[in-house]
Amino acid sequence: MTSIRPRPATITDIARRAGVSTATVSYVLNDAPGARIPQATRERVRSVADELGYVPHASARSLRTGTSDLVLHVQMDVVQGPLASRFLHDLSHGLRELGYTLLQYGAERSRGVKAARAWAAMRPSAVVAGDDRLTPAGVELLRKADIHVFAVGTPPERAKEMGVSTLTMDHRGLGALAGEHLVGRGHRDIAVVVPRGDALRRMGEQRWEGVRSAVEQAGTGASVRRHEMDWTPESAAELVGTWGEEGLPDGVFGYNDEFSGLVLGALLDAGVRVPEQVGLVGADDVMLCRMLRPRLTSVRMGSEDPADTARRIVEAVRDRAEVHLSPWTPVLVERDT
Amino acid sequence: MTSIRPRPATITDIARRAGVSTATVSYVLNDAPGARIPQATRERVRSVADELGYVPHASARSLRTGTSDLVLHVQMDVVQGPLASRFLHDLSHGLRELGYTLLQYGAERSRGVKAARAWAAMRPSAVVAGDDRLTPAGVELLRKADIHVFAVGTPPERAKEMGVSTLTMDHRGLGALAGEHLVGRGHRDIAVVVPRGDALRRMGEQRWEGVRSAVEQAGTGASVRRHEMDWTPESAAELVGTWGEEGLPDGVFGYNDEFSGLVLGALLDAGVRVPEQVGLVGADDVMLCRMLRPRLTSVRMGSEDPADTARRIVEAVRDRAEVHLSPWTPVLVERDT
DNA sequence: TTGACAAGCTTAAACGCGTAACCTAGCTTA
DNA sequence: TAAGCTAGGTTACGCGTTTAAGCTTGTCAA
Repeated sequence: MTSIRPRPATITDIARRAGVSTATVSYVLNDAPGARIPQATRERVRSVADELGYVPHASARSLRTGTSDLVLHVQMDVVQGPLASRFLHDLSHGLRELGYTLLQYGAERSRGVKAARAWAAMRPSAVVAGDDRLTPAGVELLRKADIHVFAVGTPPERAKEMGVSTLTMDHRGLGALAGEHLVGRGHRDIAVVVPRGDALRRMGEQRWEGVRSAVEQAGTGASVRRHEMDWTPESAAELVGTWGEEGLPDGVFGYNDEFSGLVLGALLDAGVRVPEQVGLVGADDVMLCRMLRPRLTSVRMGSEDPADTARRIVEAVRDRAEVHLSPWTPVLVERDT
Repeated sequence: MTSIRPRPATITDIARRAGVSTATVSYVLNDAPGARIPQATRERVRSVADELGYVPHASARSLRTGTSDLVLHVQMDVVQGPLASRFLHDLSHGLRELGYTLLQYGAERSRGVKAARAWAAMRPSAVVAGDDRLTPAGVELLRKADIHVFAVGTPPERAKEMGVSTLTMDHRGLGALAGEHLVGRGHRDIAVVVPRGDALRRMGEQRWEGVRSAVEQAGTGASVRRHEMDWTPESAAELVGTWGEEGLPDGVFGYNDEFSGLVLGALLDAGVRVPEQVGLVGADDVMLCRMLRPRLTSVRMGSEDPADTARRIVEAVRDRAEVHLSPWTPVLVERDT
């Protein structure tokens, strides 16, 4: 029987070649507890498996056992910064240690039930998806398929309503840290940049809320204002132009480093001296902060033990328990601005 | 029979409920050509499927058909820039249109046979992986499993040797474009930054090679030199310090925008006027270029029709044909430096 | 010596879900 | 009456896991 297409070796092939049954092969290769198979047979099976380059068929196995080692991570629309990349990397590693495989399911912009169907087709153990991709109906569909849902960036009420676990960053705390820093440095007229557009809106609002409350609670009589901006140099220039009319703030929280970089450029173009006239704080602490002159002060999320996060995710999935993780704490990184 | 865990609906459930056989359900839900099933039955089956929230079991299907709609993309170690992100996004979309699912297999730093086994376990149609992850033995294992391999960034000789398809960027051409630009602007002592460390070495070498040959072919008698640098502000400062002793170049190709940003910062710190004393060209044309002052001139890869790339990938996979794709062309974006 | 029984090793067979080649019962048409 | 169509049904996979059931040997009591 000559097959045109190469066919990966199966346990049947191994069994035939080693002169045993497929059951024996399965026992040997899985080190099944309770199976009493003599060393000689074990070695024979293993050597045949090596010889044939046997690789177990992950979906056949999961079809039979009814379990899945897959965790699906649905990428966000937003281009991932190094922070998110690193977290994903760590998470993936942590999950692998625990026997799970993290796969990123990219690009599909669909949401709700349609997206949920696509994810469910793969029968993963869990789905980690941005809040913006989830709808109650979609979540319901996933629940019916016994797939654990982690919503990223979902506020507690919404999570409770849908009955999903969450993985969130304390954007409010991050903003608050920036606000405290600005007030502490003596700034009394603080502007906060909030990105326009849906993708970053919620995070922008939370960070704004954080700055605002921190400034108000400082009790120094400092004022805070809120400005929307697109992620373009033109929008930054326009914003700075507005300040020329309304009066220049003396402290700015630029939402993140990238927005802050644009704001800094526009400020310099307008002849504003930074930090003498305006203090500026970014967020994420990316390398960009150390490329700009003056160097950008930034707040970032310091990630806690990622292995522990992976463990807690796996536990929640196994126990079918709702958890709410927020494995980061805000940190200030002070530089020139 | 009460099951504790929710169990996703299967075609058997639908069949029972609709009073037909599983075969009929399968025919209806797949719109199988040649199946003669009356409209009434079709509608009944479909409505039951909807009612039960049926989602086909992707791996059961692929187990039966022996085909896979999976394309595995193995993420690179390097943090992905927006260019790579965008390409992946487009590719994923293009493949989906053609009935394939692109999954990103992240984080595992393993390579060679061990990595290949992990990929092969999922029985994808194709694997797209960085050249650094592939070894001849690993490729051989994948070939035995009838999995098409796309090596990213592999030079032709190596690709031929391993018998894999390739997906490459013309880094040499990118460097050449930068070199031509620098020479065209009258620079005669050109420095090229090459990243230290294995991750970016090959790209660095290719870009360097491109700049060098372009400068030499210009026939203006300009000289080129090559400098290694780490991706840290300290390393940039050290490099600029070296230039203080050896003599300042009048043109610099900074490998990419991020390295260039660090070099620019170090130059400004050293009191060097840019671009008056030193011209600087980055690569990738990321937003950073427009944040820096002076604004950074950059070369980037303009991507050609991503849908077409997806189509060519799928064709190669279906025909089991080796292809060598390089769907980008270098473009110059001129700014202040 | 023989039968009973256990221990040790191995296997047949069912199963999970979905597909597809092949079969069938009833009816219509030439 | 034979052939053909309609509307399905039966059944055999694909691959790996697992339960229950074999088959040897060896041990021991009668």
